[in-house]
Amino acid sequence: MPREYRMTKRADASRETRERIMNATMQLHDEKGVARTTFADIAKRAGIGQATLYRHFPSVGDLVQACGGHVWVEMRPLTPDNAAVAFKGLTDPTARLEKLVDEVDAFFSRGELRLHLAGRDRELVPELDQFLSAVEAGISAYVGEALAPMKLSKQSIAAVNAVMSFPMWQQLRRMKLPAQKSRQLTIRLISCAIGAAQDL
Amino acid sequence: MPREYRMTKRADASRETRERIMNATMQLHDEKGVARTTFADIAKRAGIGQATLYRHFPSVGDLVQACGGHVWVEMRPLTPDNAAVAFKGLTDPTARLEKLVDEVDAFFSRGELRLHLAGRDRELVPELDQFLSAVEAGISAYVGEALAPMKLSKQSIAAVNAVMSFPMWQQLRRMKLPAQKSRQLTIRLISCAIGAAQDL
DNA sequence: AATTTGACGGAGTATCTATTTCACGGAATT
DNA sequence: AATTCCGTGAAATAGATACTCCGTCAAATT
Repeated sequence: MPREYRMTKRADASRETRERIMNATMQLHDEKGVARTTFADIAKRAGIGQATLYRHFPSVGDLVQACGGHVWVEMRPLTPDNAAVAFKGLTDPTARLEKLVDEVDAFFSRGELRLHLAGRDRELVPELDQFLSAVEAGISAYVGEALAPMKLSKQSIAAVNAVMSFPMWQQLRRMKLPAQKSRQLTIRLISCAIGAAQDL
Repeated sequence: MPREYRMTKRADASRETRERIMNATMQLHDEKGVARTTFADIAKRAGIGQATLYRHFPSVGDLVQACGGHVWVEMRPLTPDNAAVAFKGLTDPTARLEKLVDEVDAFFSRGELRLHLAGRDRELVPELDQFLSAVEAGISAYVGEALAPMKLSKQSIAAVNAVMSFPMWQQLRRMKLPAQKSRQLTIRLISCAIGAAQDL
Protein backbone atom coordinates (compact mmCIF):
# COMPACT_ATOMS: atom_id res chain seq x y z
CA MET A 1 0.00 0.00 0.00
CA PRO A 2 1.52 3.24 -1.09
CA ARG A 3 1.93 5.79 1.60
CA GLU A 4 0.55 9.20 0.81
CA TYR A 5 3.12 11.79 0.04
CA ARG A 6 2.42 15.47 -0.09
CA MET A 7 5.83 16.86 -0.81
CA THR A 8 6.29 20.49 0.12
CA LYS A 9 9.93 21.43 0.39
CA ARG A 10 11.06 19.12 -2.37
CA ALA A 11 8.50 20.52 -4.73
CA ASP A 12 10.28 23.85 -4.61
CA ALA A 13 13.61 22.35 -5.49
CA SER A 14 12.04 20.40 -8.29
CA ARG A 15 10.29 23.46 -9.63
CA GLU A 16 13.55 25.31 -9.55
CA THR A 17 15.41 22.76 -11.64
CA ARG A 18 12.44 22.73 -13.96
CA GLU A 19 12.85 26.43 -14.47
CA ARG A 20 16.57 26.09 -14.91
CA ILE A 21 15.89 23.58 -17.65
CA MET A 22 13.47 25.85 -19.40
CA ASN A 23 15.82 28.80 -19.23
CA ALA A 24 18.66 26.76 -20.66
CA THR A 25 16.38 25.45 -23.37
CA MET A 26 15.09 28.82 -24.46
CA GLN A 27 18.61 30.17 -24.42
CA LEU A 28 19.83 27.40 -26.69
CA HIS A 29 16.81 27.59 -28.95
CA ASP A 30 17.55 31.25 -29.45
CA GLU A 31 21.17 30.51 -30.22
CA LYS A 32 20.97 27.57 -32.59
CA GLY A 33 17.33 27.01 -33.35
CA VAL A 34 14.94 24.47 -31.96
CA ALA A 35 15.65 21.46 -34.13
CA ARG A 36 19.40 21.65 -33.66
CA THR A 37 19.30 21.83 -29.88
CA THR A 38 20.06 18.47 -28.22
CA PHE A 39 19.20 17.00 -24.87
CA ALA A 40 22.87 16.85 -23.94
CA ASP A 41 23.23 20.54 -24.78
CA ILE A 42 20.37 21.47 -22.55
CA ALA A 43 21.47 19.31 -19.63
CA LYS A 44 24.96 20.72 -19.79
CA ARG A 45 23.77 24.30 -20.02
CA ALA A 46 21.37 23.78 -17.13
CA GLY A 47 24.08 22.07 -15.11
CA ILE A 48 22.08 18.92 -14.49
CA GLY A 49 22.17 15.28 -15.52
CA GLN A 50 20.42 14.12 -18.64
CA ALA A 51 18.25 11.72 -16.66
CA THR A 52 16.89 14.63 -14.68
CA LEU A 53 16.02 16.35 -17.89
CA TYR A 54 14.14 13.30 -19.09
CA ARG A 55 12.26 13.04 -15.83
CA HIS A 56 10.94 16.55 -16.24
CA PHE A 57 10.38 16.43 -19.98
CA PRO A 58 10.11 12.97 -21.52
CA SER A 59 10.17 14.26 -25.08
CA VAL A 60 11.23 17.23 -27.12
CA GLY A 61 7.60 18.01 -27.64
CA ASP A 62 6.95 18.41 -23.93
CA LEU A 63 9.90 20.72 -23.65
CA VAL A 64 8.92 22.84 -26.61
CA GLN A 65 5.38 23.04 -25.39
CA ALA A 66 6.46 24.13 -21.91
CA CYS A 67 8.82 26.74 -23.31
CA GLY A 68 6.08 27.79 -25.68
CA GLY A 69 4.08 28.88 -22.66
CA HIS A 70 6.86 31.11 -21.43
CA VAL A 71 7.58 32.48 -24.85
CA TRP A 72 3.92 33.11 -25.45
CA VAL A 73 3.78 35.28 -22.36
CA GLU A 74 6.98 37.14 -23.16
CA MET A 75 5.91 37.71 -26.74
CA ARG A 76 2.35 38.72 -25.92
CA PRO A 77 0.90 37.55 -29.23
CA LEU A 78 -2.28 38.98 -30.62
CA THR A 79 -5.17 36.76 -29.61
CA PRO A 80 -8.64 36.49 -31.09
CA ASP A 81 -10.24 37.42 -27.78
CA ASN A 82 -8.27 40.65 -27.63
CA ALA A 83 -9.12 41.58 -31.17
CA ALA A 84 -12.53 42.99 -30.36
CA VAL A 85 -11.41 45.19 -27.48
CA ALA A 86 -8.39 46.46 -29.37
CA PHE A 87 -10.59 48.16 -31.93
CA LYS A 88 -13.40 49.15 -29.61
CA GLY A 89 -14.43 52.73 -30.13
CA LEU A 90 -12.49 53.19 -33.34
CA THR A 91 -15.07 54.05 -35.95
CA ASP A 92 -12.91 55.63 -38.60
CA PRO A 93 -11.72 52.91 -41.02
CA THR A 94 -8.34 54.58 -41.38
CA ALA A 95 -7.88 54.72 -37.64
CA ARG A 96 -8.66 51.01 -37.46
CA LEU A 97 -6.11 50.30 -40.16
CA GLU A 98 -3.49 52.31 -38.33
CA LYS A 99 -4.27 50.51 -35.13
CA LEU A 100 -3.95 47.18 -36.92
CA VAL A 101 -0.59 48.04 -38.40
CA ASP A 102 0.74 49.32 -35.10
CA GLU A 103 -0.39 46.29 -33.15
CA VAL A 104 0.97 43.81 -35.64
CA ASP A 105 4.23 45.68 -36.09
CA ALA A 106 4.77 45.92 -32.36
CA PHE A 107 4.12 42.21 -32.03
CA PHE A 108 6.44 41.20 -34.85
CA SER A 109 9.13 43.42 -33.37
CA ARG A 110 8.75 41.78 -29.98
CA GLY A 111 8.88 38.31 -31.43
CA GLU A 112 11.19 38.82 -34.38
CA LEU A 113 13.95 36.39 -33.44
CA ARG A 114 11.72 33.65 -32.17
CA LEU A 115 9.17 33.88 -34.92
CA HIS A 116 12.02 33.55 -37.36
CA LEU A 117 13.54 30.54 -35.64
CA ALA A 118 10.22 28.86 -35.05
CA GLY A 119 9.28 29.33 -38.68
CA ARG A 120 12.40 27.54 -39.78
CA ASP A 121 11.60 24.41 -37.84
CA ARG A 122 7.85 24.36 -37.83
CA GLU A 123 7.71 21.50 -40.29
CA LEU A 124 9.99 19.42 -38.09
CA VAL A 125 8.46 20.10 -34.67
CA PRO A 126 4.68 19.76 -34.44
CA GLU A 127 4.50 21.89 -31.32
CA LEU A 128 6.16 24.77 -33.11
CA ASP A 129 3.64 24.49 -35.87
CA GLN A 130 0.82 24.63 -33.36
CA PHE A 131 2.40 27.65 -31.75
CA LEU A 132 2.73 29.49 -35.02
CA SER A 133 -0.73 28.50 -36.12
CA ALA A 134 -2.08 30.05 -32.95
CA VAL A 135 -0.04 33.17 -33.63
CA GLU A 136 -1.39 33.38 -37.15
CA ALA A 137 -4.92 32.84 -35.96
CA GLY A 138 -4.53 35.81 -33.66
CA ILE A 139 -3.25 38.06 -36.39
CA SER A 140 -5.98 36.90 -38.68
CA ALA A 141 -8.52 37.75 -36.03
CA TYR A 142 -7.10 41.23 -35.70
CA VAL A 143 -7.21 41.71 -39.45
CA GLY A 144 -10.77 40.50 -39.57
CA GLU A 145 -11.80 42.74 -36.73
CA ALA A 146 -10.06 45.78 -38.15
CA LEU A 147 -11.73 45.37 -41.50
CA ALA A 148 -15.10 44.20 -40.22
CA PRO A 149 -16.95 47.50 -40.74
CA MET A 150 -15.80 47.67 -44.33
CA LYS A 151 -17.69 44.57 -45.43
CA LEU A 152 -14.97 43.34 -47.71
CA SER A 153 -14.77 40.27 -49.89
CA LYS A 154 -13.05 37.14 -48.67
CA GLN A 155 -10.30 37.82 -51.16
CA SER A 156 -9.59 41.28 -49.88
CA ILE A 157 -9.29 40.01 -46.36
CA ALA A 158 -7.01 37.22 -47.51
CA ALA A 159 -4.88 39.72 -49.38
CA VAL A 160 -4.51 41.90 -46.32
CA ASN A 161 -3.57 38.82 -44.35
CA ALA A 162 -0.84 38.12 -46.87
CA VAL A 163 0.53 41.63 -46.57
CA MET A 164 0.37 41.44 -42.78
CA SER A 165 2.22 38.12 -42.64
CA PHE A 166 5.50 37.78 -40.83
CA PRO A 167 7.49 36.90 -43.95
CA MET A 168 6.23 40.05 -45.63
CA TRP A 169 7.05 42.07 -42.54
CA GLN A 170 10.59 40.71 -42.63
CA GLN A 171 10.84 41.65 -46.25
CA LEU A 172 9.70 45.20 -45.63
CA ARG A 173 12.05 45.44 -42.71
CA ARG A 174 14.98 44.78 -44.99
CA MET A 175 14.27 48.18 -46.52
CA LYS A 176 15.52 49.68 -43.27
CA LEU A 177 13.07 52.52 -43.34
CA PRO A 178 12.68 54.68 -40.25
CA ALA A 179 9.76 53.53 -38.11
CA GLN A 180 7.36 56.26 -39.19
CA LYS A 181 7.90 55.73 -42.89
CA SER A 182 7.71 52.01 -42.53
CA ARG A 183 4.40 52.41 -40.77
CA GLN A 184 3.06 54.66 -43.45
CA LEU A 185 4.18 52.37 -46.23
CA THR A 186 2.52 49.39 -44.63
CA ILE A 187 -0.73 51.25 -44.16
CA ARG A 188 -0.77 52.33 -47.78
CA LEU A 189 0.08 48.85 -48.92
CA ILE A 190 -2.86 47.44 -47.05
CA SER A 191 -5.26 50.02 -48.37
CA CYS A 192 -4.08 49.14 -51.83
CA ALA A 193 -4.37 45.45 -51.22
CA ILE A 194 -7.98 45.84 -50.24
CA GLY A 195 -8.84 47.59 -53.44
CA ALA A 196 -6.68 45.37 -55.55
CA ALA A 197 -8.38 42.19 -54.39
CA GLN A 198 -11.92 43.49 -54.26
CA ASP A 199 -13.14 42.89 -57.80
CA LEU A 200 -11.14 39.97 -59.06
CA MET B 1 59.19 8.93 -61.76
CA PRO B 2 55.43 8.95 -62.17
CA ARG B 3 54.20 7.44 -65.33
CA GLU B 4 51.83 9.59 -67.29
CA TYR B 5 48.27 8.49 -67.19
CA ARG B 6 45.61 9.79 -69.49
CA MET B 7 42.60 7.80 -68.40
CA THR B 8 39.84 7.50 -71.02
CA LYS B 9 37.51 4.64 -70.25
CA ARG B 10 37.83 4.97 -66.49
CA ALA B 11 36.96 8.62 -66.68
CA ASP B 12 33.55 7.67 -68.01
CA ALA B 13 32.88 5.32 -65.17
CA SER B 14 33.98 7.91 -62.68
CA ARG B 15 31.80 10.53 -64.24
CA GLU B 16 28.90 8.15 -64.12
CA THR B 17 29.20 7.49 -60.39
CA ARG B 18 29.59 11.20 -59.91
CA GLU B 19 26.29 11.72 -61.60
CA ARG B 20 24.68 8.94 -59.64
CA ILE B 21 25.82 10.68 -56.48
CA MET B 22 24.38 13.97 -57.57
CA ASN B 23 21.08 12.43 -58.53
CA ALA B 24 20.81 10.68 -55.19
CA THR B 25 21.72 13.87 -53.41
CA MET B 26 19.19 16.04 -55.17
CA GLN B 27 16.56 13.39 -54.62
CA LEU B 28 17.25 13.32 -50.89
CA HIS B 29 17.51 17.06 -50.62
CA ASP B 30 14.07 17.31 -52.15
CA GLU B 31 12.72 14.74 -49.72
CA LYS B 32 14.14 15.84 -46.41
CA GLY B 33 15.89 19.11 -46.98
CA VAL B 34 19.55 19.85 -47.40
CA ALA B 35 20.71 20.09 -43.80
CA ARG B 36 19.07 16.85 -42.75
CA THR B 37 20.53 14.76 -45.55
CA THR B 38 23.51 12.67 -44.39
CA PHE B 39 26.46 11.22 -46.22
CA ALA B 40 25.34 7.72 -45.31
CA ASP B 41 21.93 8.44 -46.80
CA ILE B 42 23.42 9.60 -50.05
CA ALA B 43 25.87 6.72 -50.36
CA LYS B 44 23.12 4.19 -49.72
CA ARG B 45 20.75 5.83 -52.17
CA ALA B 46 23.46 6.02 -54.81
CA GLY B 47 24.45 2.41 -54.17
CA ILE B 48 28.09 3.20 -53.48
CA GLY B 49 30.47 3.18 -50.53
CA GLN B 50 30.85 6.20 -48.33
CA ALA B 51 34.53 6.42 -49.12
CA THR B 52 33.70 6.81 -52.77
CA LEU B 53 31.35 9.61 -51.92
CA TYR B 54 34.07 11.39 -49.97
CA ARG B 55 36.50 10.94 -52.82
CA HIS B 56 34.19 12.77 -55.18
CA PHE B 57 32.95 15.39 -52.73
CA PRO B 58 35.12 15.99 -49.67
CA SER B 59 32.57 18.21 -47.97
CA VAL B 60 28.88 18.99 -47.93
CA GLY B 61 29.70 22.31 -49.48
CA ASP B 62 31.25 20.73 -52.54
CA LEU B 63 28.22 18.54 -52.95
CA VAL B 64 25.75 21.36 -52.56
CA GLN B 65 27.71 23.50 -54.95
CA ALA B 66 27.82 20.78 -57.59
CA CYS B 67 24.11 20.09 -57.24
CA GLY B 68 23.49 23.79 -57.33
CA GLY B 69 24.79 23.83 -60.86
CA HIS B 70 22.29 21.19 -61.94
CA VAL B 71 19.46 22.80 -60.05
CA TRP B 72 20.31 26.17 -61.49
CA VAL B 73 19.92 24.80 -64.98
CA GLU B 74 16.70 22.96 -64.23
CA MET B 75 15.24 25.97 -62.49
CA ARG B 76 16.31 28.50 -65.09
CA PRO B 77 16.52 31.41 -62.66
CA LEU B 78 16.20 34.97 -63.83
CA THR B 79 19.67 36.38 -64.40
CA PRO B 80 20.82 39.98 -64.61
CA ASP B 81 22.14 39.48 -68.11
CA ASN B 82 18.75 38.28 -69.32
CA ALA B 83 16.93 41.15 -67.73
CA ALA B 84 17.63 43.62 -70.49
CA VAL B 85 16.57 41.36 -73.35
CA ALA B 86 13.44 40.22 -71.54
CA PHE B 87 12.01 43.71 -71.63
CA LYS B 88 13.40 44.76 -74.97
CA GLY B 89 10.77 46.39 -77.12
CA LEU B 90 8.23 46.78 -74.35
CA THR B 91 7.60 50.48 -74.05
CA ASP B 92 4.31 50.52 -72.24
CA PRO B 93 4.96 50.58 -68.47
CA THR B 94 2.00 48.32 -67.81
CA ALA B 95 3.22 45.82 -70.34
CA ARG B 96 6.59 45.79 -68.62
CA LEU B 97 4.94 45.22 -65.29
CA GLU B 98 2.93 42.36 -66.67
CA LYS B 99 6.02 40.86 -68.20
CA LEU B 100 7.80 41.16 -64.87
CA VAL B 101 5.04 39.44 -62.96
CA ASP B 102 4.77 36.66 -65.50
CA GLU B 103 8.48 35.99 -65.56
CA VAL B 104 8.85 35.99 -61.82
CA ASP B 105 5.75 33.91 -61.27
CA ALA B 106 6.85 31.35 -63.81
CA PHE B 107 10.23 31.14 -62.15
CA PHE B 108 8.85 30.77 -58.64
CA SER B 109 6.49 28.09 -59.89
CA ARG B 110 9.36 26.18 -61.47
CA GLY B 111 11.47 26.42 -58.35
CA GLU B 112 8.83 26.36 -55.65
CA LEU B 113 9.93 23.26 -53.77
CA ARG B 114 13.62 23.91 -53.96
CA LEU B 115 13.44 27.58 -53.18
CA HIS B 116 11.43 26.67 -50.13
CA LEU B 117 13.87 24.00 -48.96
CA ALA B 118 16.93 26.08 -49.72
CA GLY B 119 15.47 29.02 -47.83
CA ARG B 120 15.03 26.89 -44.76
CA ASP B 121 18.69 25.96 -44.60
CA ARG B 122 20.39 28.95 -46.10
CA GLU B 123 21.74 30.06 -42.74
CA LEU B 124 23.26 26.65 -42.12
CA VAL B 125 24.81 26.00 -45.53
CA PRO B 126 26.85 28.85 -47.00
CA GLU B 127 26.54 27.49 -50.51
CA LEU B 128 22.77 27.61 -50.30
CA ASP B 129 22.97 31.19 -49.22
CA GLN B 130 25.14 32.01 -52.20
CA PHE B 131 22.71 30.25 -54.47
CA LEU B 132 19.75 32.15 -53.14
CA SER B 133 21.61 35.43 -53.18
CA ALA B 134 22.29 34.87 -56.85
CA VAL B 135 18.63 34.10 -57.40
CA GLU B 136 17.61 37.25 -55.60
CA ALA B 137 20.09 39.31 -57.55
CA GLY B 138 18.49 38.08 -60.74
CA ILE B 139 15.00 38.96 -59.63
CA SER B 140 16.18 42.33 -58.45
CA ALA B 141 17.72 42.95 -61.83
CA TYR B 142 14.44 42.11 -63.53
CA VAL B 143 12.57 44.43 -61.22
CA GLY B 144 15.07 47.20 -61.85
CA GLU B 145 14.89 46.69 -65.57
CA ALA B 146 11.11 46.55 -65.66
CA LEU B 147 10.80 49.78 -63.74
CA ALA B 148 13.74 51.58 -65.31
CA PRO B 149 11.72 53.83 -67.64
CA MET B 150 9.59 55.02 -64.74
CA LYS B 151 12.44 56.73 -62.92
CA LEU B 152 11.30 55.69 -59.50
CA SER B 153 12.78 56.37 -56.11
CA LYS B 154 15.03 53.82 -54.45
CA GLN B 155 12.26 53.17 -51.98
CA SER B 156 9.69 52.36 -54.60
CA ILE B 157 12.01 49.89 -56.21
CA ALA B 158 12.77 48.33 -52.86
CA ALA B 159 9.07 48.07 -52.12
CA VAL B 160 8.42 46.31 -55.40
CA ASN B 161 11.26 43.97 -54.62
CA ALA B 162 9.59 43.13 -51.33
CA VAL B 163 6.31 42.38 -53.04
CA MET B 164 8.07 40.27 -55.64
CA SER B 165 9.97 38.24 -53.08
CA PHE B 166 9.54 34.50 -52.81
CA PRO B 167 8.08 34.62 -49.29
CA MET B 168 5.42 37.05 -50.47
CA TRP B 169 4.71 34.87 -53.50
CA GLN B 170 4.20 31.89 -51.19
CA GLN B 171 1.87 33.94 -49.08
CA LEU B 172 -0.21 35.01 -52.05
CA ARG B 173 -0.25 31.48 -53.30
CA ARG B 174 -1.96 30.34 -50.12
CA MET B 175 -4.98 32.30 -51.30
CA LYS B 176 -5.40 29.64 -53.96
CA LEU B 177 -6.63 32.05 -56.55
CA PRO B 178 -6.90 30.88 -60.15
CA ALA B 179 -3.82 31.80 -62.16
CA GLN B 180 -5.39 34.74 -63.97
CA LYS B 181 -6.71 36.39 -60.83
CA SER B 182 -3.50 35.78 -58.99
CA ARG B 183 -1.64 37.46 -61.81
CA GLN B 184 -3.96 40.44 -61.78
CA LEU B 185 -3.74 40.82 -58.03
CA THR B 186 0.03 40.79 -58.09
CA ILE B 187 0.17 43.38 -60.82
CA ARG B 188 -2.14 45.65 -58.92
CA LEU B 189 -0.21 45.13 -55.74
CA ILE B 190 2.98 46.19 -57.43
CA SER B 191 1.41 49.27 -58.94
CA CYS B 192 0.20 50.15 -55.48
CA ALA B 193 3.57 49.52 -53.92
CA ILE B 194 5.19 51.92 -56.33
CA GLY B 195 2.85 54.71 -55.43
CA ALA B 196 2.84 53.89 -51.77
CA ALA B 197 6.59 54.14 -51.46
CA GLN B 198 7.15 57.07 -53.77
CA ASP B 199 6.73 60.04 -51.42
CA LEU B 200 7.66 58.75 -48.02
C1' DA C 1 52.69 -10.03 -70.34
C1' DA C 2 54.19 -7.39 -66.67
C1' DT C 3 53.62 -3.43 -64.12
C1' DT C 4 51.57 0.77 -62.46
C1' DT C 5 47.62 3.57 -61.45
C1' DG C 6 43.59 4.96 -59.11
C1' DA C 7 38.53 4.33 -58.33
C1' DC C 8 36.00 1.54 -55.42
C1' DG C 9 33.86 -0.09 -51.12
C1' DG C 10 34.16 -3.01 -46.84
C1' DA C 11 35.34 -2.33 -42.48
C1' DG C 12 37.00 0.20 -39.42
C1' DT C 13 37.49 4.62 -35.57
C1' DA C 14 35.74 8.53 -33.14
C1' DT C 15 32.20 11.46 -31.90
C1' DC C 16 27.44 12.69 -31.21
C1' DT C 17 22.75 11.77 -29.87
C1' DA C 18 18.84 9.59 -27.62
C1' DT C 19 17.48 6.90 -23.94
C1' DT C 20 17.89 3.98 -19.81
C1' DT C 21 19.78 2.01 -15.52
C1' DC C 22 20.91 2.47 -10.96
C1' DA C 23 22.71 3.79 -6.59
C1' DC C 24 22.72 7.80 -3.64
C1' DG C 25 20.96 10.90 -0.32
C1' DG C 26 17.96 14.11 1.44
C1' DA C 27 12.93 14.83 2.26
C1' DA C 28 8.49 13.19 3.76
C1' DT C 29 5.91 10.10 6.48
C1' DT C 30 4.96 6.95 10.21
C1' DA D 1 14.20 6.88 14.81
C1' DA D 2 12.93 4.04 11.28
C1' DT D 3 11.15 3.66 6.92
C1' DT D 4 9.50 4.92 2.53
C1' DC D 5 9.69 7.99 -1.37
C1' DC D 6 11.62 10.20 -5.26
C1' DG D 7 14.55 13.73 -7.51
C1' DT D 8 19.16 13.54 -8.94
C1' DG D 9 23.22 12.67 -11.89
C1' DA D 10 27.09 9.50 -13.17
C1' DA D 11 27.52 6.10 -16.20
C1' DA D 12 26.09 2.60 -19.49
C1' DT D 13 23.79 1.25 -23.84
C1' DA D 14 22.53 1.58 -28.56
C1' DG D 15 22.25 3.69 -32.77
C1' DA D 16 23.40 7.46 -35.95
C1' DT D 17 26.83 10.28 -38.12
C1' DA D 18 31.31 12.03 -39.79
C1' DC D 19 35.36 10.60 -41.54
C1' DT D 20 39.50 7.22 -42.72
C1' DC D 21 42.38 3.12 -43.89
C1' DC D 22 43.49 -0.27 -46.84
C1' DG D 23 43.05 -4.27 -49.83
C1' DT D 24 41.04 -5.36 -54.38
C1' DC D 25 40.67 -5.22 -59.16
C1' DA D 26 40.02 -3.55 -63.61
C1' DA D 27 42.01 -0.04 -66.59
C1' DA D 28 45.98 2.14 -68.40
C1' DT D 29 50.67 2.08 -69.59
C1' DT D 30 55.09 0.06 -70.82
